[in-house]
Amino acid sequence: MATKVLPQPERDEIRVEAVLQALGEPVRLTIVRALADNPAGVCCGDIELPVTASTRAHHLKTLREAGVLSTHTDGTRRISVLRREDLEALYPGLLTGILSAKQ
Amino acid sequence: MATKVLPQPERDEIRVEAVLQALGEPVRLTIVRALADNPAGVCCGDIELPVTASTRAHHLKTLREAGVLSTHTDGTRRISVLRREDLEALYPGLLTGILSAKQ
DNA sequence: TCACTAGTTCGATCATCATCGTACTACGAT
DNA sequence: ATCGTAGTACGATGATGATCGAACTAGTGA
Repeated sequence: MATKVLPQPERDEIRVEAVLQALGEPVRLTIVRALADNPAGVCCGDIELPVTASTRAHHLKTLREAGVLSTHTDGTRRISVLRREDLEALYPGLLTGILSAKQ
Repeated sequence: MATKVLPQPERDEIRVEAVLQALGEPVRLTIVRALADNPAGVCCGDIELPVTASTRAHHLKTLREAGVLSTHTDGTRRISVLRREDLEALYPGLLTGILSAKQ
């Protein structure tokens, strides 16, 4: 098995500008909403998005490097999970505020 | 006197992507923090920023059009106020979450 | 009226970034 | 081993946007 966690910033390395910039993109916001609905994690490819696989990978990398989500391998699949705890600790209320938007 | 309010979106016209994108820029985040510290409003030019006046005007326009702040005239000055109430109603917790970042 | 100040608008420039196709890696199954 | 699947990395391109200087607008005060 040997699942592996992809490189991501520690909690104290997360910068609020990076988080906001990452969230301020429609496709990425869609991804975050999907992750919020699935606390157990979501396989990247299972989220319906109007972009190609390479663009999807780009957005996931952006979100991961901003500290918004965590990704670990599971065979050939990659499971992404929202870093709720870290974000809530750093910016209490931010995530719930965003998710409460009736889009 | 005849202070005038500059054009801005109504509460129900505010889109979360626009707000996040507006906040995800260092200079604009600095402006928002300054406004948060001064609930009565701040004269645009009184915020220390590492940019020229025209760039400053550009950022203020972006924030205003996103629905983050409101601007009204006061003689030759323009006073900007954070739209706390509207943002709190739309995205409860978002603003406090962002402002609690120890930058 | 005539400056002076505060701020905007416009056009140009340069950087960033969202997007894509292609090539590549890694794992699983046959 | 080989093939198929999931996803990444790379390079290119086009769009967006941050920045500036210069010209403009509007209010204040002499």
